[in-house]
Amino acid sequence: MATTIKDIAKKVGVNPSTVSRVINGTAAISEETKEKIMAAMKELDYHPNILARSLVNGSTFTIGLVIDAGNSDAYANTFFIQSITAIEKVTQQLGYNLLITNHTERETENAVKNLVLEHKIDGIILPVSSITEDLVNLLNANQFPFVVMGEPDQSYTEGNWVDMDNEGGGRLAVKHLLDSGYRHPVLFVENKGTTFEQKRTLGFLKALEENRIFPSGNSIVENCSGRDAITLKIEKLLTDHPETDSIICTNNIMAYHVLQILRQHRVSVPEEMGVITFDNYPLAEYLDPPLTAVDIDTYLLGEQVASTLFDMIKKKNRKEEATLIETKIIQRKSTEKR
Amino acid sequence: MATTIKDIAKKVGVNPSTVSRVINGTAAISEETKEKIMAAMKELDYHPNILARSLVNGSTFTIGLVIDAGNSDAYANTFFIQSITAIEKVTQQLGYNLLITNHTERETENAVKNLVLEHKIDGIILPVSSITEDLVNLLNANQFPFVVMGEPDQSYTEGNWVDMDNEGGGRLAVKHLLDSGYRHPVLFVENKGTTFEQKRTLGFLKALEENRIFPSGNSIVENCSGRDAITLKIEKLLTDHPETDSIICTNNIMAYHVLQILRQHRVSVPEEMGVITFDNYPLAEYLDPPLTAVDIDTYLLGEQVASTLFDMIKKKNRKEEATLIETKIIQRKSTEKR
DNA sequence: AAATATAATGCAAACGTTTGCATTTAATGA
DNA sequence: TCATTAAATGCAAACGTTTGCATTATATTT
Repeated sequence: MATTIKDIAKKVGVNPSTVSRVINGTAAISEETKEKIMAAMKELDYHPNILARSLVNGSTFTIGLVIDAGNSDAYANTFFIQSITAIEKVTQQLGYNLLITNHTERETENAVKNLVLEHKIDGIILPVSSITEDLVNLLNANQFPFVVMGEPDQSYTEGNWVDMDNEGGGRLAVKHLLDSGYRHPVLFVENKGTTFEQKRTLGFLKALEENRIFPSGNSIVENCSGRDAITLKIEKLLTDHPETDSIICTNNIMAYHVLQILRQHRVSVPEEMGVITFDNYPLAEYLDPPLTAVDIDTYLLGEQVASTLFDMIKKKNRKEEATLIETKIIQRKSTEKR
Repeated sequence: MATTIKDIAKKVGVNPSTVSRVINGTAAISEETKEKIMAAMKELDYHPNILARSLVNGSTFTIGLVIDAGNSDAYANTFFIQSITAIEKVTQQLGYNLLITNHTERETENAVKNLVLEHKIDGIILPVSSITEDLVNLLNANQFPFVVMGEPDQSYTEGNWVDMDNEGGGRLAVKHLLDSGYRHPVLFVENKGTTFEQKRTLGFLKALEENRIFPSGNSIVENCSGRDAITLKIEKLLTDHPETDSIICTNNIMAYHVLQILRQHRVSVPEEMGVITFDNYPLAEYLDPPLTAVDIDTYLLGEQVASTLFDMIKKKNRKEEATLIETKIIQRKSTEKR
């Protein structure tokens, strides 16, 4: 059996409560006994039993994190693990532990409910993809601290979410292309109806307007998913709008295809056509040419999420404003028009 | 306050212990009271307090997982998250939860010790990179269940580890090339001294021997890291050993470089040179040409790791043999000699 | 020196379960 | 009908902490 507070109390000849008090520094204890107790703790290699402690003060010093590895694309995971790392770091620094639960079709809601109702965690971080109105209601009813990763399209979560600034990212992509000497950018989208794509599109359009760019046709090319579809789009673009000199892709796979298709069509990148993508996936720098990307600091995002949660846990108050993480350009060869 | 066992005992007019017994099915209870109790639990929305339960029976129904997101390369993370997903699935199915801790330079050892000694977890999964002799000794001394992901090069962990079959993978790569009509494979290695590279090399050499292939020179090209180094290696290879018709790369980045360099040198893949890589990183299929890879089922690996741990937790016995996860070939165009 | 304030520690209940043992109730056997 | 057994439930301690209140020892004030 492991050493308990009683063991060391007995050894020193003192009451368990005294030991507890020196551990927590929660009352004045004479230097003398304090030292004796510390010595005994060392000698008997004492480690507090968190369970017992949690039971009495109702806090487990553990937070939950739901991850969505199943249905999101494999690429996002690379990012996500950086966020996890950051979340874990903050968590550990504050003396907490991190419990993870995978988001699965049916079970997430129950799993989360159990974690909450069985008192296993003090707070929870959820990806947008895993929240439901029921769940949010439950959490709110219990005044349970939670923060959402990604911007919810519903209104039932106010304030407590953190996301990358997709609109700003769209703006930034345009700005970078203009700064690099391109004049006629188009945006390739998949039209999946995802919030982030809509925001990126919005930023793109606003930036065009702000810079007084009025394209001859529609500057947004829709349904760019799959190699064949993209090939057709590009061919049409080259013939119908030969003035086009740069392409912004809303995701990486799209960008890889674009690069290959342009090479096949002997359109040189970055001279004749600049290409920039969202999300700085790991291999972007090894492509030919290396791809410029609009990136976010996923580590920072994780830090923000975690500290938002801990603010709520500590101060017991909701945040009023959401947090947006700024994007930045990772400049590589694919936009070096010069 | 949440409902407790006492609340429902009071409501039904029965002793708390009776309620506990129907929850756990640990004694004969009359149908009548059982029903009443169940009804009351429903009505009052009862959820057991895990902390209290854990405190008495000394089990937390939580296992730990150390992840090594910091110093390993970003690419490995994509794999790792699949393993995590699998581990989490097994964990959840058995009614356990998963606690994660990031591996950091100095702190891992202490973090793990605390988790163990403070009774937060019932068992732990560790990547090879995070184990130290001290830690293993501690775990063994406490008879604490643990399993290692990856093969330790030291001897202090016997049996309780799971890894991919790197040697088998090396063999498999050669076999695949021969089956595809190639005759003179060479192996590109980085020489980082990692166990997995050594094993892959070993498998490669054994396969050559088994197939009675006796290359004119050394069939292993060392120090293939960085684009420039690889360029030189390839040029030398093309002049000194023009019979070479296929290259096996021990990692992905290397393979991307090889592909680009071969294109620059107008060596056609797969016709004049087959290329195969270890680890099926996400973008391999979008490369030009798509890259054949020796892959492992990382999900399966996770499952194996988790179930090995739970075997230990349940049966309290160490395993005697390590587990190797078989590799398989993901056939793509880069080795279609035809 | 007595009275009072302060510092240091002890006592016991509480957190929500589980469980060995004791007790009650019902069923069975002679 | 009484003794015996089995089934159902109650009692209370235990798990290892924390904490409000009570008590003792020490220091300060008058």
